[in-house]
Amino acid sequence: MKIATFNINGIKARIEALPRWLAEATPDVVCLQEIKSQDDGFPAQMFRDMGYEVQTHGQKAFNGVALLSRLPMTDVVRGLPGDDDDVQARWIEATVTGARAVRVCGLYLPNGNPAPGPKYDYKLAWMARMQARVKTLLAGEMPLVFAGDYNVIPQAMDAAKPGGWMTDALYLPDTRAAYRRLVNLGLTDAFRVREPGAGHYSFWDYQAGAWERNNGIRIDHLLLSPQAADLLSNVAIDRAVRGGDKPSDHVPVWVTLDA
DNA sequence: ATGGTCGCAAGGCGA
Repeated sequence: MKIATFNINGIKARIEALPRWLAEATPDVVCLQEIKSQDDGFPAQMFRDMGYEVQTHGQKAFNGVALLSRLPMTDVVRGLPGDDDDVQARWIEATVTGARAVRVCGLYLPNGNPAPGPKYDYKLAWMARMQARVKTLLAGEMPLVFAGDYNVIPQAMDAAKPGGWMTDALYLPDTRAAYRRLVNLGLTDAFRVREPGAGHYSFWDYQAGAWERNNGIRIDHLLLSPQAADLLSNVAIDRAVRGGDKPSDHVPVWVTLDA
């Protein structure tokens, strides 16, 4: 089972690049972030025609997440539990069944800038809510995949120029500590199982020639529960997508599980 | 360097 995460930065702007990548990468499951569309504005039929079931959790203009799956999806949950007043569409989960049943959670963690401030407070509160949700799901002992745009640079090696991120919400000590608390629940950063070295990124800003200078950061992650980590077979970042026509500022990251 | 470049949606916010 090939499971990918891809922050597409607007479905309307990626209406050609996303199907192009799907056709060549042929993932079984895709967690999309920043669809920037309401549910009824998402071109679900286009993806159904490519063999995917579609589940969306959209929002007008901002945020919005979706799941695409070539395998049956059941028990869909929209929205991160823990705050009924939160109107931002940043979380969707479903059980995907191939040879094994896997619970896939797609997430778009808040950016949090500027920090300090209310947006940063929201980011940390959201991470605490995610911590609680992960704990609840871990108790179910099903293989779990938490895939998405975490807006977290876990370590200095995950940025080309870590010095430039010192006061940024993606890299502040409180951000990295909250991310470590998630990992310390027993989750595995799938990418780091295969690649312990520096120089691997998933995002390059549109500004200041970041892509041309390879001034990137690794902020799109797949965290695996122990039962999912035991099934891990392969993982990669589809870096070349950033150099394609009309690209997102993020590229896909994926794992294959023996499931 | 308070810039720079995108996307959404139709002005300014978010990243």
